Amino acid sequence: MAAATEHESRPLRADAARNRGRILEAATEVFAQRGLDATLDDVAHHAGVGVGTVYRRFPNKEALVEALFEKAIDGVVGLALEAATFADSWEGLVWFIENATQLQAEDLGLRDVLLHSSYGHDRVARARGRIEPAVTRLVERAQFDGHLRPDIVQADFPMIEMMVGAVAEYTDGLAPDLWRRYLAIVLDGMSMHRGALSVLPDAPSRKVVERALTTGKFRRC
Amino acid sequence: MAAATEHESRPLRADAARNRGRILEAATEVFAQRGLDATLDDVAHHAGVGVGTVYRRFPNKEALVEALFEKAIDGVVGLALEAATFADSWEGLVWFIENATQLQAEDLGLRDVLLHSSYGHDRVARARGRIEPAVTRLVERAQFDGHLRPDIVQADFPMIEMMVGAVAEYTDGLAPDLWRRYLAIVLDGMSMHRGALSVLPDAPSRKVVERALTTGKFRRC
DNA sequence: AGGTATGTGGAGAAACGTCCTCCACTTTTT
DNA sequence: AAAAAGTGGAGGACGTTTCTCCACATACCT
Repeated sequence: MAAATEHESRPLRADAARNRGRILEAATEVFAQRGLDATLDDVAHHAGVGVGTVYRRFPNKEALVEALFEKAIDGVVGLALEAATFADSWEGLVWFIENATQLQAEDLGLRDVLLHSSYGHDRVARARGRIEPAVTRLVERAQFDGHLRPDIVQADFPMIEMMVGAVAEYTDGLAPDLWRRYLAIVLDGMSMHRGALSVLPDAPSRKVVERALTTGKFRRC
Repeated sequence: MAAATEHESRPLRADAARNRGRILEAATEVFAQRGLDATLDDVAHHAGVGVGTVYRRFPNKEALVEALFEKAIDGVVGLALEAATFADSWEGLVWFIENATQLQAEDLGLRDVLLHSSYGHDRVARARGRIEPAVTRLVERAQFDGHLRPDIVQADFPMIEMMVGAVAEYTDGLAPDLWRRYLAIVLDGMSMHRGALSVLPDAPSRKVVERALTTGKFRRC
């Protein structure tokens, strides 16, 4: 609850505290929408304060990012732990990967922290260390129960999250749920219940595909 | 065969022609390996010439990129047309998507042109216009033949290429064929032959996953 | 109300990276 | 040997991003 970067000094002045809150709020929004390459100037502007104010509160961008994404990263760990408690192992697995992907899809900043960023490496590594065993257990149970094909492995899950998350990244703002369609296809490919096809979410229109692949969130080049 | 940017002027001096060739060669390599955000300075250095020489031959980066990727883009069109001639519609579809993804996997520059770049938009759009009908026909045939699930649509193919290509992008240089595993899973999810599981290429080790997701080709942030 | 500690804004310095130009010099061609 | 063509790479122009600095504003205490 206490400020991450304000060790234990005297309390902030009222207006300063208010501004600090605004900054965090703005940062959450801006990073979620535009990813970690948004500028602290952007954040400051969005918060209605000057850049100087941001830098007074957080020594640099990394500090702000770490302060913000600590909770978000732990959220992913929480999903894995909760999924492990499901009675139906297949449902647990599906629930986990759907929700984990959704977090990334809703928050480009989180996706950046997890996949691209140099910030918060240790924290992410520790999170992965806690996620892995939970997922491994789920995978083994789901295979034992005859739900999950036996040639799938724990390590596939982060890859699939990344891969399906890429759809979300490209279609962000255009078709924000399209990734669910491709996740459904992938899950059908991993399932042992090969009789029934699951119902796929709506297909993209040609227009969405075209715009996703040409305009969509280039974010580089 | 004739130079794209040298309309019909007098022939180049022998050394100049040699250098032009070296530049194209170097550009192919550099862009394939590092994507379109490689610098023309990089290309020049790789070719063993000065930047000035590159700019004497190609008015700017875009011209060089277009000159380079014209053939590559047509290559994708060629795949689609060839796939349409397969006797077995499912095999044609699989062959197409495997090869199309491989082209992207082997050439980050091509992937950039197709997905991210502002360069060569028109050319790419025209290529898509020729690919689409061929794939649509394949999709319809494969569904008619009972190979492809009926809720799949032509527009899914570019998305899947992009998505699986993301795996290739992340694991490039680490596990350059890992994308085939995830493509296989996706194809199993799209197939109507739900009895037999296809044989998946080897799973990634934990180490590969970790490095792919943290180090791998950040290319931003 | 007045004095002091605290906080603010935002111009701009510093560092970096990319694209591209320019011209003294070299090499080829005639 | 003169003319024509080509070269290299320093550096200009531009853009972006991070972060600093300090005259000024605001809150808090007595």
